[in-house]
Amino acid sequence: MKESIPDSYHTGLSIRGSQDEDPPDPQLMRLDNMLLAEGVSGPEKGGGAAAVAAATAAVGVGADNSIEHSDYRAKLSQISQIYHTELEKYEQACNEFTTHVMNLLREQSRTRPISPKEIERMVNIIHRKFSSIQMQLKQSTCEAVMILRSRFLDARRKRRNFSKQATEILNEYFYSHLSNPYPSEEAKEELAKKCAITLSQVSNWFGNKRIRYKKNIGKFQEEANLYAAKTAVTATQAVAAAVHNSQTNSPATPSSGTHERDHWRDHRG
DNA sequence: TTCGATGATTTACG
DNA sequence: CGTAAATCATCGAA
Repeated sequence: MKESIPDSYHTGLSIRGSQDEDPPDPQLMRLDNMLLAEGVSGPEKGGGAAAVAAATAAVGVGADNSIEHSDYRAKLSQISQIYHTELEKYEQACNEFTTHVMNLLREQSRTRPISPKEIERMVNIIHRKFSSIQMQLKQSTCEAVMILRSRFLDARRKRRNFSKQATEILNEYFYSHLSNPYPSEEAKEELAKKCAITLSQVSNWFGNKRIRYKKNIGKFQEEANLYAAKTAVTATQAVAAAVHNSQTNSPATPSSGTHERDHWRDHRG
């Protein structure tokens, strides 16, 4: 069961359709402002995708997770698209209905005198009705945006697995310093920067990695050999480059010698 | 839905 | 403070 945010769009029209129309309507203004600020609505054309991106950037501000960003952006864009589609539909329907009514009135005018005033009144009523519908659409969209926003905000509290590349970098460091996998503060910062995660995340990762590696070395041997081989390649290349006179000495197999007997029992600061 | 992997948090130690 | 160890909470794949 995946619950997205499909509901609360084109839903019923029975939420109050009266009492709020002509006056400055602070409520409507608020909705409009929010939709505008969020990138939905706005200078129409193109669905305001750029505006969506800008709003997303404004929301995401301090975060460093680009995955959630794109997620949020995609959903917001979807909302925006639906909003514009519906809005256009309503407008079209309004026009069609208006012309239809006009035609009816015109036909009736042959058997009954109809004043321009009456026609105008009719059109006004129709427009009012549709504008009220549009406001409901705005409200629904606003609601959806708020739901999305709240979900985005508290989604940041939830755990996110690191990217494949990040774990790659971390593992590379870990296994190439297997004899003493305690990166210094600077090294941590470097890793954090490379992996696009925070310093404490790096510390957490190494803490978890150390304890879990030690707890079940067998489970990690494959991984260890993999990264050992990986670094061995670069190391071999470096050596080969330095020693431009290779030896006929066959280097003992990639040595599955992953036997660090004493597992960093003590550490120094 | 289950279950292992995994990031985060808590607790205890020096 | 940083860390070890246990534990929690979520993810992601079978």
